Amino acid sequence: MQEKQSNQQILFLTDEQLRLGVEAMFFAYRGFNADPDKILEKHSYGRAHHRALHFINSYPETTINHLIHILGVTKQSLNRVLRTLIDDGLVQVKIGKKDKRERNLILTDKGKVLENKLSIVQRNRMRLAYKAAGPDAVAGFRTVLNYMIDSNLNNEEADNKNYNEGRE
Amino acid sequence: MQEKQSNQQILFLTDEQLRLGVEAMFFAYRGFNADPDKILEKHSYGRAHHRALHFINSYPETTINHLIHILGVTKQSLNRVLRTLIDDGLVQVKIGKKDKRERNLILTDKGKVLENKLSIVQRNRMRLAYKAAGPDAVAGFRTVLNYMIDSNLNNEEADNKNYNEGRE
DNA sequence: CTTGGAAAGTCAATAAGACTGACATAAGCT
DNA sequence: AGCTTATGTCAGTCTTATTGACTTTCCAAG
Repeated sequence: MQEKQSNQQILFLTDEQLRLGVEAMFFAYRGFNADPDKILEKHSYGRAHHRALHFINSYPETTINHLIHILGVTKQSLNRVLRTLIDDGLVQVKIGKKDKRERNLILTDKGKVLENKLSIVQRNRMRLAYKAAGPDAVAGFRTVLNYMIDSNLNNEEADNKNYNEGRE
Repeated sequence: MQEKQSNQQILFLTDEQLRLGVEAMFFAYRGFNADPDKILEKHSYGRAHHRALHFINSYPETTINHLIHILGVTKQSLNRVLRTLIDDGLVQVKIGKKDKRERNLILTDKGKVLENKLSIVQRNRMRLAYKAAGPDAVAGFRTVLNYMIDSNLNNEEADNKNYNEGRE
């Protein structure tokens, strides 16, 4: 399964290597989501719900705006997803303490249960991959991923992302 | 930007490390598609078109069925995408030589031009990430990705994927 | 040569998840 | 008081996917 390459220093940037990398990324991303998708389907949720649950879990008390930025979606898109999560009792909304216009989002116990179920299967696949590949490979994996991230898109600062408002 | 970790052998499988890996995967996949998406938008195409172009380029003379398997979509979904690519003169369809029921798909010159444009920007980001990370990191990256791929989903053999027909 | 099944094409209906545009409300800021 | 920000929501559209059903063509086994 591993490309044995002599002359790594020289050869690792050929177009063919890059093409394989592109494909691997595509397939890996699918594999990466396969297990959570199965669970989500049972609940009639999609990846959008998963992402919302994930980030609300990661950043408890986060605001709508923060989520919009991170997820890179519009207010309306997020709202539809969030609406169902709130109505289903997975997410609780609290009015901001400092700024009462803001809404702070947190997972309910029920929400935490589902988030955890999803995380477990997803992390499990990653854990197995990490284990099989070994610590050095993992370090390399993370390094490349970090360089691949588009800081213009995902950063909480430096955010050129479209808002629905505030543009002409 | 790099997580410096002492005791890598021990620590690299903590839940927090895995959680960060999950997030990195999400953001990296977005970055990975950001540049092609911009080009696609100009042509009113989506990622589905990109994937079709990519795999027809990778496997010239491929058949509809082969594509359906690789992409993991239904015949109808693929057809709609392929229809526009054919009508726009990016993909040429040839009747199979051995089996005349089959259609062999190849990119036209016009198709190759677009595929190449997309590949270049996508590979370019990958190239930069690879360059910045270095050969060892790249090897690790590829190793982890390969382990993350769900062989039940993407393999050309061993294919449990749903067909539209042939099931009750 | 007939028949069953495979490969492909297409029509229709549906769904998720995204988008834009528009408008409303509440609350903070100047 | 007036502008701006944060949020909510209605309506309409788009892309990509789905299932189901039906057809044409054609290979292959009997």
